[in-house]
Amino acid sequence: MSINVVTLIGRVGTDPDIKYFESGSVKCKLTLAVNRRTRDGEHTDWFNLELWGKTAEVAGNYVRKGRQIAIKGSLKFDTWSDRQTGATRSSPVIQVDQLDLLGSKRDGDGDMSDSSPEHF
Amino acid sequence: MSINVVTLIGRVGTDPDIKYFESGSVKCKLTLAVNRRTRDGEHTDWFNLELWGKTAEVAGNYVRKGRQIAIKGSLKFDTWSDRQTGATRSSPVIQVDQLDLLGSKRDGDGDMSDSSPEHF
Amino acid sequence: MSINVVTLIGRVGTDPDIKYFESGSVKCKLTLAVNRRTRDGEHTDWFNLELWGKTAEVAGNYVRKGRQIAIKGSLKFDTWSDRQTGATRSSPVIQVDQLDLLGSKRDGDGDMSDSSPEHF
Amino acid sequence: MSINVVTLIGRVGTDPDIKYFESGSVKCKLTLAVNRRTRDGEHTDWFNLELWGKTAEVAGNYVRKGRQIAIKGSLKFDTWSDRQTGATRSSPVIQVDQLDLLGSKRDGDGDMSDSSPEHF
DNA sequence: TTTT
DNA sequence: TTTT
Repeated sequence: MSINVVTLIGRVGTDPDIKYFESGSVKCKLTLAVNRRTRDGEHTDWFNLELWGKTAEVAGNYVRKGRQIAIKGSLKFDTWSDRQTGATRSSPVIQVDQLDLLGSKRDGDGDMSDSSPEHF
Repeated sequence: MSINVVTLIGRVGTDPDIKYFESGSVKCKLTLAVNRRTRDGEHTDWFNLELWGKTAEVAGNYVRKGRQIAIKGSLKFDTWSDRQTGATRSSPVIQVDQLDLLGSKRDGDGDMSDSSPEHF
Repeated sequence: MSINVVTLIGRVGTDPDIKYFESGSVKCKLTLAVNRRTRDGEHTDWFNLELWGKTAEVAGNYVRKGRQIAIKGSLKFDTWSDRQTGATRSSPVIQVDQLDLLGSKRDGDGDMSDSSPEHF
Repeated sequence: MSINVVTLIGRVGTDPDIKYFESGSVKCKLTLAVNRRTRDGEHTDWFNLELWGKTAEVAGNYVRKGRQIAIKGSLKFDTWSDRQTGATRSSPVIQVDQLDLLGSKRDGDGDMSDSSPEHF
């Protein structure tokens, strides 16, 4: 309803987690490492991203751990009840509505043990 | 270091919390209510904002509970050790670098007991 | 295709210009005054906004000259051939995909000769 | 003074144009190609970027024709008097305050005659 | 904890 | 004038 815009560039922390619902909708979850400069040097913030539909499918097909991406989306909180304490807890999530694939996977993947080829 | 841009418009939840450090720096904390449309209607996300220096002082002088503001900043996580469990916990914070005061205070302030006049 | 995000807050320069197409689509044109700080003081940049569909209709119903709004969109260039010289000319346009109505019209309208009432 | 945020990702059209002023300040001009999807396919918008100071120097050192970059800045208009007609003309410029170098130079540089190595 |  |  109100302006809520987030733009981030970073590297993906793990291969995407895709889920197909019976309704036909598709959801993809990613984690994104974004570097920030602090007084003491550099720090990495990890963000949880959520993608739906066509954007989720593109992520599932082309995004892999280490890949550099840019996203546009909005910031929200997922809330739930803690099973043990019953307390309400929340976690920030970036709802992604645009995904840009940057550079090549090779640039960013330090884990070369994963030698699966890419097919673009 | 990397692109990390957040733009939000919302209403402030409480009067600003200002802290003056011995070093001369000023810090202001605010909470911001931002409305989001969901499938079931409307939902409010609450964000923690952090402002420093000149921007903090402007907030301290002109922002009050209920006021509509726009901000530009970046999203980071504050992390700390939980005193009880020792576990690392984190909380998202918007580091604000620009603040826009919107509308007039009267538009947003339901608490008319504070009848001090404004001079903009 | 690529990330192209613009967020602006400003005041509308004239009443919106709405056009209904035979196809059923709706287009709205607006000009927006955005203040910028320069070395010599303050300067106003005027932007041309283009809105379509539901967003255009909201603008047509609620936006008037002087109203403060926030928009999210992307920046593009309209290009055309100059009739006289045949040269290609271009003009920047903000393609708006989200519109936020801020404050009230009264706050911003210096032209009180337009006394048409508002119906919100 | 007011919120005016632009985020763009694209490829640089020519090598950067750097100018050192006697005052010690540095200015860099770039053109950026940003792809946009239209009804008929894909279209490229060309933006003029202006960078100052440290950011200008980074661009001068690391940005070359073809390189993919991301920028954060604000949109303004440069205005001047047309020498022939005396009419006021204006041209949109992106005032850049953050620059992100994406991918590697090799990804974007078609001109391999410049074989100087990079040391990032 | 804010608003419409 | 850049790229895929």
